[in-house]
Amino acid sequence: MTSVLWLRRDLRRRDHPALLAARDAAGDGDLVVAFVVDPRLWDGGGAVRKAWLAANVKALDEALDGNLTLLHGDPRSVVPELAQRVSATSVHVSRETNPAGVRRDEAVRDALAERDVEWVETGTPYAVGPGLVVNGSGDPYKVFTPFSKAWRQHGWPEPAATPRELPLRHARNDADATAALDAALSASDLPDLPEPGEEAALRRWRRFRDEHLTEYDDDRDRPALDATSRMSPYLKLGVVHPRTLLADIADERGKGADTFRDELAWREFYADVLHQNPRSAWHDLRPALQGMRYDEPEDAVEAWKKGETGFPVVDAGMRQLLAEGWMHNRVRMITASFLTKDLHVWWPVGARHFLDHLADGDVASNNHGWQWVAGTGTDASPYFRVFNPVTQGEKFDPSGDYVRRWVPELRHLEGKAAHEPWAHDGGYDHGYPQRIVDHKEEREEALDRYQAVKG
DNA sequence: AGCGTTTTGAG
DNA sequence: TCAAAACGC
Repeated sequence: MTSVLWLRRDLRRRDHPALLAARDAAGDGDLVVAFVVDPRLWDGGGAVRKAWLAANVKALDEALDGNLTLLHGDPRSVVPELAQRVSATSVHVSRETNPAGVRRDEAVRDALAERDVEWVETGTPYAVGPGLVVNGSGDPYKVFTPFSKAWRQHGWPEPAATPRELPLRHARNDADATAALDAALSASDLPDLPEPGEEAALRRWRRFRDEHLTEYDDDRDRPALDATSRMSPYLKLGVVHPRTLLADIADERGKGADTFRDELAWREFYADVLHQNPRSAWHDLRPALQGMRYDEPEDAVEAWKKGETGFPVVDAGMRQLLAEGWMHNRVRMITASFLTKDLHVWWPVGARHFLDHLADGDVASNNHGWQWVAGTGTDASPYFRVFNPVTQGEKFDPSGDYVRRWVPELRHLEGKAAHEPWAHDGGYDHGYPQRIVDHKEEREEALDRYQAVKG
């Protein structure tokens, strides 16, 4: 008897419940671990996401001593074909959250059923998992704070033990799949991505835990310090499991650890929100701003994407995004506020750009984060909360180091001066662009438009 | 997880 | 007089 474990996006080697369950189901038989490159999805994906995924697939293959089977094609046909080729009785898969992924899973499950191959959903890339945190009446939460309380109350399993030995069998790779991964890794204009793979993720994690966790509460909002965990790209692909991180700091009682757990809870909250409201991926979750008037200012959006708005902290963030495939969370909020409130652009435009360039790009976290800023989400910031890009910059990057790191044209300005080139002699001497809008005016315009739809 | 303005109250 | 608190968007 042989089991196929289809990992797809879940690229963990160890502490993987699905892996252990599949091993147990295989009994004396072999395990075949497979990853499917689905050209229909692959061709539509952004270059950054593809490269990051490809790098981690390769890292997993290496960790499995070359035993990862790469498939290329429509999962509805290639998975049943592989199952038949290796005489599999079951396919084990980590549960999907994204509604589009759930629909694809269902199609594959049906195709397998025709061949009497069992579809087993095991594990989830969340500590608890979407749909499982509910109130006394069995309803999902709509507000973060009660959700996070119930989430902690709910608890989660310990990470699964590292399997000492896996009875792995290597099935032949599909040449097209290998070629697709190689092509993704050699794309031009790729950002400097983090080191792929579980070992690299855990090294980064331990550094964060030892050097930054206790001060996380204060330092996480300071983009110049790089005091955040940077686990998001790994969590996105399941390279590390949140239960591994939670178990590692289970005895930490400090404020820093509590705040870090809260950040993981936000990720689970948004996955839950998407699970309950599949449409909210690309549509306003709440009708609060129905009828809101939006603009489509092509040149301004282009300047925003390139980091040439003339607002230092906004430009620093947008350039970090292009350079690293990652942006500090505080700066994500500032840049998102700028697009939605200063340029009056509908949030999905920004969410799409972020998804195209973030290695950690995740529909649930990214798009609900955008809805939080835009004021249309569950537990969203009220629309009238308009970030002032200058005071935000001065407050959270008081040294100006973050701005100077990403905006070379402002390196000649010392300290806070980097946030206000217009207020200093020679501020524009090195080619930094003028501000593309007047923040005070656009803030009032945003509030006026809000007033018009309120009621 | 805001901002900008007005009001309040200690000194 | 001025910083903190309150308030409305």
